[in-house]
Amino acid sequence: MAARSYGQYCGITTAVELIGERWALLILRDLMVGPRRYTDLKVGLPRIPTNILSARLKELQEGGVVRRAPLYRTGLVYELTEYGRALEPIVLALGRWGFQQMGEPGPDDIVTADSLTMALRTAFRPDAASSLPAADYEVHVGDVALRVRVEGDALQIAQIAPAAPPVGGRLPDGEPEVVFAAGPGIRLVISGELTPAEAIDAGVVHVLAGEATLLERFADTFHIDKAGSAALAA
Amino acid sequence: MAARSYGQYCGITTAVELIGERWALLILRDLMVGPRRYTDLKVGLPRIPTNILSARLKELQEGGVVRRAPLYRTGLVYELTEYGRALEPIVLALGRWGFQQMGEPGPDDIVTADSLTMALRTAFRPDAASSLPAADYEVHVGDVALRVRVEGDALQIAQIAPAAPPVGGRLPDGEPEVVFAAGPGIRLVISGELTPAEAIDAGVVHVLAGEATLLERFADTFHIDKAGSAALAA
DNA sequence: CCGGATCCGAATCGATACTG
DNA sequence: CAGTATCGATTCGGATCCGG
Repeated sequence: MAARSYGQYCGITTAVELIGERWALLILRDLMVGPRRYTDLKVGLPRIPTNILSARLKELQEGGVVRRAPLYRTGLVYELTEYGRALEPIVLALGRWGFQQMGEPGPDDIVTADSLTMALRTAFRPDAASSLPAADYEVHVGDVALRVRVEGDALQIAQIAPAAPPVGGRLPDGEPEVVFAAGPGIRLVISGELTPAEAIDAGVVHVLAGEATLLERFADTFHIDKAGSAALAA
Repeated sequence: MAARSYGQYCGITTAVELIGERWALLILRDLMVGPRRYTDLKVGLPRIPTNILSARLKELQEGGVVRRAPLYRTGLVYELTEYGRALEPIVLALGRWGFQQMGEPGPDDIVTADSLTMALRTAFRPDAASSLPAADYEVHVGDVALRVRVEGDALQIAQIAPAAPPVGGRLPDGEPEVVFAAGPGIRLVISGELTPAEAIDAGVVHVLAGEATLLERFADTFHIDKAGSAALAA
């Protein structure tokens, strides 16, 4: 394992040695949504070989980033340590940065519940949200469905489908104010290249129920602009 | 190269595909100090195989993170694009995060001019600095020597030794107010585990010239505390 | 010296199968 | 559910070589 060392005494190097291996940051991305079982991670990262998943989880535990915890009577989840949670603003900022270079999805690219949850978190603008009324959305992308509630500067996301993990967030009471389905083109709404109205016209977004005008509020609340990658909230 | 794709349509995934390969982030770290020639990078990353350095530079160019630029009449430097520079606050935050898990250096670990420059940038606290008088330090670690000037909330670092790169920062005029040499234990001063006075007593820091009391100001200006990884300045 | 390209053994990764 | 085991495919590391 010393063979993977970069041979430099430096904080950046240390960080890369801790979380720079292939797949590690994506495992952490999913754990930032909540504690996950081994199998949850495997489902959320369909292309990861299981031996790699095992190896990464072991390394991340040794690095103090991830911890195993019991779930119910028998059962087991992986969760971030406090040190691991400190990575969250960094990963969110990285997501904003990467967002700008996203093109069209490849033919085999998928969107998972956890990746979409984190994508919404990267795009969330607390400042904008706090000056807007509370809102309650239901978002569908592919077969992923999320319940997204914004209140003041707080964002709460619960996974409706596919089958929510046992430790997922609790569903808000009541009905969403708007339900909409989107394809990859939702990216253009987040980036501001399309207004919600244009996105509906272009067939990128379909309103399934509720008030279409609420999409304006959604677009104001979730937005990543060109310079957006620099800001990193604590 | 599509084989390296993670198969997910997500900003974080895109970011990791752009800069997540082995050595990539360390190349970027050095480029954040300034434009560098191929050979500068090779010297600053002694353990990188040259074919990997070539491959990474090519990939980073394709990703729009790095660009080649002419230097003088004949000659060539690699430099960050604007998009690549947007990574800087993220890399600095990552350095703060990794700093906390740094232990003692391994027997073959080295400190380079660029890694030390970036380490000081990660530890720099503009808020603290702006309420302190300006200061002019000369820092030696191993055979690396840096001239470090703090004025208000601005930090300027020039590399004195080893031989400054052709495009390095300009040396400030005048004499440094204090010259000191440090070993790896300087980390304990940055983390606050040792006061400068204790560090001098412990032989971790040697004052070669000037006022030893200025090290107090240095320790106030350059500091990473346990919760420090969260804050990310633009 | 600069800026790589080439070659090859070692280590890692990916895909699949299998197990307590 | 939570992983190991195996094995071919890739990538990495180390060294050498080469054209300007």
